[in-house]
Amino acid sequence: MREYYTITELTREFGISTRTLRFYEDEGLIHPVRRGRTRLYRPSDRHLVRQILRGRRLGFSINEIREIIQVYKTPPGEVAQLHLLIQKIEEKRQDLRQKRRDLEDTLQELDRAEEACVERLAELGVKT
Amino acid sequence: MREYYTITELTREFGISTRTLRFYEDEGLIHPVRRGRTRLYRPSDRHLVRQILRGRRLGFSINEIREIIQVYKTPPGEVAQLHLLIQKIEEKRQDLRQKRRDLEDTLQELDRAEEACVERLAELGVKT
DNA sequence: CCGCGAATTGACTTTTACGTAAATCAGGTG
DNA sequence: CACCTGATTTACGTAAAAGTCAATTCGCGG
Repeated sequence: MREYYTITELTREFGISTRTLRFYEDEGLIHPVRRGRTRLYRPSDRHLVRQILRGRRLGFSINEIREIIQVYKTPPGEVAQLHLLIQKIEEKRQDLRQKRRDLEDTLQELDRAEEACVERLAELGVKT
Repeated sequence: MREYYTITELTREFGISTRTLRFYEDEGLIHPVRRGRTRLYRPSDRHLVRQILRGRRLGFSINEIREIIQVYKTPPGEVAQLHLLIQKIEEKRQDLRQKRRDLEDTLQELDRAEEACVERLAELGVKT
């Protein structure tokens, strides 16, 4: 496990631009340390980026991603806050479950569409 | 099964605005029929809207949704086109499978976060 | 036949998530 | 030191996906 990654290392690894990483920092999603003015990303920062990009691929907005990230952080000490956090987690879970339903439905429709194609090919006398 | 829905019926059913429906029409995603200048949505249009919104929730862009919708249509007659379509379907499936991985990973992280909360509550002597 | 609310059209605005360009700076190398 | 490469900052630009507003215009209920 390396101690630090440079910004360009991460851009290459994740296929994103430096602008994007700085943007996420401006948005308070990541907080790389500095050596001089240069950003250094720790493994934990790198992991955060991975989580951010997962959220992005799932169609979450920056604000939604921010909320999801916040629940990953070490839980607060106060009981009330902990209950709030658990509630928030359940919310996000519902959201993801909806997406999962959407996903499965779409996959099924794709299956049906492919079947139709295969049938049509069969009609045309093409061996699959 | 009703024959036609008005635009406001659909906005209420799906919780979207008329502007959104008109936008999807401008983008060529749906083609409601007209009585005079008034739009009338058939059940098939309604189903298309449902599919569009599923795509939207999954973070697909309008263009991506357009592509997905196109594969649902009755398959073309030419063999070459059919093979192209099948290829396209496989592409979309890959995309959805990636999203599914992202989704499951995120759900797992949420589980871990919740566990941490519950543990923390236990430490504080709160019964769950 | 007339009025009024629902629908349409078109133009402009907004928000999000970055892209892009220009100027500056830091640091390692010959 | 002069140079070059990479990083940073600042500021403006922009594409996508609608929202909003104003000006019509149907169409049907009385």
